[in-house]
Order: sequence, then C-alpha cells, then structure tokens
Amino acid sequence: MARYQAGIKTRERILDAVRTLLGEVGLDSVTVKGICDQAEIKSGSFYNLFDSKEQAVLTVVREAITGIDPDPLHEGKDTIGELVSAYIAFVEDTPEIAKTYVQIVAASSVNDETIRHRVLAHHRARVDRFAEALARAQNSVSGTEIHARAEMLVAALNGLAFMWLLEDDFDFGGHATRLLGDIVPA
Amino acid sequence: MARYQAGIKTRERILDAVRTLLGEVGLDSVTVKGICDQAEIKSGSFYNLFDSKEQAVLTVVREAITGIDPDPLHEGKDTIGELVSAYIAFVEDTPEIAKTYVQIVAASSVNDETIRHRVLAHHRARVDRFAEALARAQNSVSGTEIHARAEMLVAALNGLAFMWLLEDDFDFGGHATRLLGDIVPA
DNA sequence: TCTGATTTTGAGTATACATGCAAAATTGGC
DNA sequence: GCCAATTTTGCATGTATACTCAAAATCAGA
Repeated sequence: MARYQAGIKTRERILDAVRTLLGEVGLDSVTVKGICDQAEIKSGSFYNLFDSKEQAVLTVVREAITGIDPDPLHEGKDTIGELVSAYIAFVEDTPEIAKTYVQIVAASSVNDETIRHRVLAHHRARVDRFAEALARAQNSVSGTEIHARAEMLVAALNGLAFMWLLEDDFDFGGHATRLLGDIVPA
Repeated sequence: MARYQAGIKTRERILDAVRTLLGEVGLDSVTVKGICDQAEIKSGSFYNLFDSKEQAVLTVVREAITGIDPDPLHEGKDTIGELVSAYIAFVEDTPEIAKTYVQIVAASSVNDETIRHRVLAHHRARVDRFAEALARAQNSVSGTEIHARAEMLVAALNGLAFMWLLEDDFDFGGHATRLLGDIVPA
C-alpha cells in the first residue's frame, strides 16, 4: 500500500470524469477544464497525475477497446450465445464506454493510425472467436462460409450498437438476441 | 445568371475542400485554416461566402445525411435489391461523404440534438422503405416480423460500412450483396 | 477606358485551450 | 506537534482557432 492515498483517489476521480465526459460530450469535445470541473479539482492536480490530456483519454480509450472483448483467453470454450451476451452486457452495463468505443471507431480511426490498427486487431480477433463458436454450433457448414457469417453477425451487432447511439430507448439487448436466433436457430 | 461568377466558384471550392477534409481528418478536426489552404483562398474570402465554419460544415453534413437515401419520393416502387444497391453506390462512389455520415452518427449525435433528430428521422424513413420493399418480396410474413428484418438489414449494412471505415480494402459491396442474398433468397 | 459593384486579401482581435510552475496546504510517520 | 514528502492550488504562458474589417484588386457593363 502506498504511503499517500490522496493522489491515487484523485487519479480515479479524473478517470471517472473522463469516462463520463466521453459519453456526454464526445471524444473531441473533452477538455482539461471539463475534466477538472467534473472531478472537482484544479488543472495543476491533473498535470500532477497525467502527463497530458491525451494520456488520460487514451487510458479510458484502451479500456473501451478491451472492454468489448473482456476475456480473450477463453478461446475454444465460449458458445455463440455467450459471446453475444457479452456484447449486450458491454453495451448495457457500461454505456459510456460503449459509446466511446463507437466514437473511436468512427472518428479516431479516420486520422489516428495507431488507434485504427488497435481497433482493427481486436475486431479481427473477435470475428475469429465468433467464427469458432459458430463452427462448433453448426459444424456442417464450410469454414469460409462460417467466417463470412461471423463477420456479418459482428457487423450487425455493431450496426445495432450504432442505432442504440441514436435512440435512447432502443432495445439493444432484444434486437441482438433476436438476431442471434435468426443466425443460430435454437 | 448572376452578374459575377467568381464568388460562386469560390463557394464550390470551399464546399469541395470541406468534403475532402471531412473524409481525411474527421468532423472535429476541420479548421477554417485547413479549409482555406485546401481551397487556396484566404480566410476573408471564406467569411465573405459563409457566416461561420459551422454553416459550411453543416451544408456538407446535410448532403451526407440526404445522400444515403437519395430519392425518397420513389416510395412503393423500389425493390429491396435496388435499395441495397443504392447504399453500396453511396459508399463506393462518394466515400468522403459516406465517411462523414458515419462520423456524424457516432460523434455529433452524442452532443448535437438537432443533428441527432435529423439522422434519426432519415434512418426511420429508410427502415420503413426497406420494410415495404421486403413486404413486396415476401408477402407471406407478418408486418412486425418484416419490420424487424428491415431494421436488422439496415443495421447490418451500417455495421458493414463501419468495418469499411477501418479497413481500406474491405469489400463493402461484396459483403452487402451477400447479406442481401441471405435475407432475400433469389 | 471609366466606374461602380463584387471579390479577395492579410493583418488584426478575442477567446479557448493545453500546459507550466512556484507557493500554499495537506498528509502521515515519528 | 514536527517535518519531510506529497498533493493541491491558481495564476501565467504560449498557441491555435474562429472571426472581423478596411483597403486593394478584379470584374463587367457603358
């Protein structure tokens, strides 16, 4: 345990503030002043704990990219239903982070090669996991066919997340579950 | 015909510059200086033709929102294949505007109520058109079922557009066509 | 070529932002 | 309660940005 606790707590307050603001005002509208107001600190404290605004935002952004695929070590064990449930849980339980994820893909990916590659790598790994789970569920279909279906399923889930961004009361979980039923008949 | 042409041409150069920059650097990174450099004019000229940066950007944004559904008066006549083809053409023929559309949905929708409602209204109208076309193709299925399928189809198309943002060589047209084949067997 | 209308220029202003820093306040072991 | 380490404060600084404006340049009809 560190000798002084205050700084650690302030760091958490800052990250909480960034999470909130990313969901509220969007990736490019987050300011240091906004973060400090939300965290109820002064800017000097912010720079005592982070080298730059970028660093604090990137910390949360990494969280968002990783959050969509929380446990990549389970490979070969998940069912397709569990994978879809994990996506639904991600969107419904941590909506600010999910919103951030969508914004990262749409906005940052355009002008930030580093983030784009990171997102792309995670996306491909996710499609592979979906494909493997699909293969286990329907082992009669060919590999390329399975992979195309997985890509489509993930695309549709992302599209539904997209819609959920637009409509506050959009039933993301319901639509995602329905979609799963269409792809993998019970 | 107006007496002086120079101003009109400059206006077009500015809008072209905004279109280019929206695709290249993203919605929130477009600056007046950037627009002026790209259009090879000075900032004074910009403000001679537009009241604000916002106005110029919004002009192109409206174009993007409308562009995804170019001919809403054809209702009752389009086939589902034509609607999907129109989406593919939108993405492949005007990629900068398509990119802008995705960014608007993801970023602006978070903090701009006006744009969000505009996008949402267009989206709903589009889903309705897809549903009507689907109903004509498969009139055995119930109305709510058809509507759910239309929503899913549009979501999947948006999701694919999403992916195409990440990967330069993503075969959007191929995947979209495949998706259509899955939903409406030939 | 002259003239008034239109367009362009480019320096200038105000503001918001990220970041720096020295001093004050707080913390916690002794 | 003392003191050194840590943390917070809040003002200062430099920079980028949106936007203004008066003067210069250009245009097109007579």
